[in-house]
Amino acid sequence: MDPKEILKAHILKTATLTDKEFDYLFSHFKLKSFKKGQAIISEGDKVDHEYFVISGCLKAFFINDEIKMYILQFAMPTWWTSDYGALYNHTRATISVDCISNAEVLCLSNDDREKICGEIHQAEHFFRWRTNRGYLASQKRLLSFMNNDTKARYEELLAMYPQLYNLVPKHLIAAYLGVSRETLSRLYNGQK
Amino acid sequence: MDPKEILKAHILKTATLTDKEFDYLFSHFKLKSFKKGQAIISEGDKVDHEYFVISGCLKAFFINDEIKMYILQFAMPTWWTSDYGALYNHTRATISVDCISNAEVLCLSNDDREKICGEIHQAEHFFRWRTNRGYLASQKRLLSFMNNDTKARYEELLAMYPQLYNLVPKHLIAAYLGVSRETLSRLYNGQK
DNA sequence: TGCAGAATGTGATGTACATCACCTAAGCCC
DNA sequence: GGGCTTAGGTGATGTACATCACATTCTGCA
Repeated sequence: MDPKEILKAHILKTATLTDKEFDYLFSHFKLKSFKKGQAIISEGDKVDHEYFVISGCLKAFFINDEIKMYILQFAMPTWWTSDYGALYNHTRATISVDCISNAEVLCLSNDDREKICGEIHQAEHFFRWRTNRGYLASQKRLLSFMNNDTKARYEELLAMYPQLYNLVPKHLIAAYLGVSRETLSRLYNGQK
Repeated sequence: MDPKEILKAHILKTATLTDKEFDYLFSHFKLKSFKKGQAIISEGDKVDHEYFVISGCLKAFFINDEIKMYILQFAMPTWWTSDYGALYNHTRATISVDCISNAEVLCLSNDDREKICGEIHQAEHFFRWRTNRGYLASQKRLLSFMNNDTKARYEELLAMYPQLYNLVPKHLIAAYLGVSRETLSRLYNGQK
């Protein structure tokens, strides 16, 4: 399906834009293709874009002490991702983004987003709504972390995104859940 | 200090509003006072307001199995709080809010916020920015949960909000950190 | 096609934390 | 001011998980 139509359908769910306004908005996006394993944002990079996934699957992750990786988000089609902390505060990336599979993304610069938000009220409305949705998801995940054990979080994740089971290696799922790959392995193979 | 001036200073940091626009915005807020221990939102309530703290300290929390409490947020002056999930999705409250100390808050209904956001572009801008800030804080806390042990999270919390140490009973700090009160007690008293 | 590296399984052991049980000290209320 | 509630400390014990170590596939690619 056409990237432009995917983005359009996504935005029009929340905001009311004329065709002309949407075309103007869309003219600020750039389509890029990435290969499996390729990095989009690496730790220490200057960050000035955010990314809307058209196809494939990305991960946004943090690496601690150059050893442990924690996955903040698997980004699937119609999801947005970036290191938003670095993007908004104009600091260097602490969160990295790369491709779990081949992927196509639409890139939007921070400056362009802010410009468009100033020019088109409904665009600002859309981005408010989108951020709000991210905030609620993040809060829900935080609660799940405090409240549920690993097994429950694992089942919750697979219930929400069944595709992940085949798409994503298990050690990445462990990194999302915040446990070691060994523990995850023992969890779903008998050995209780 | 005057509630109106506190809110005005808070909003004008991010958005550009004329006095007339701000007065109009402010006319939708209602000031309320609450006593220490009083509930603002209880589990199961219909939620249709969010709250801007003028003075005092609130907590937003979740209770699991009618037993364990997890604190999502301590809300201090100039912070916003509510059960945003229930507020936006028009569902019943799963998150409760009550007062750790006597408090004054400005109440804004969801309907009024949406109305004003539609009418005043800069108001929408402010609320986008505010949500964004909440999203980043939530993501940071999530990372801290995965990455740091309890002691590090405790020190991080006190470094960020030194007032909490005297203002808030220790078992509430434990509920924020997601550990038992016993563990927290052992942490900062010698017994390593 | 054959080999290197990645992904995964599984045992042994250590540790941070929960839980239960009980104790002390400090508000608070009629 | 005596009793009740709430906050907080501390020991004993159990458990979920990390970590280390190694074995076993699987997979991409030269």
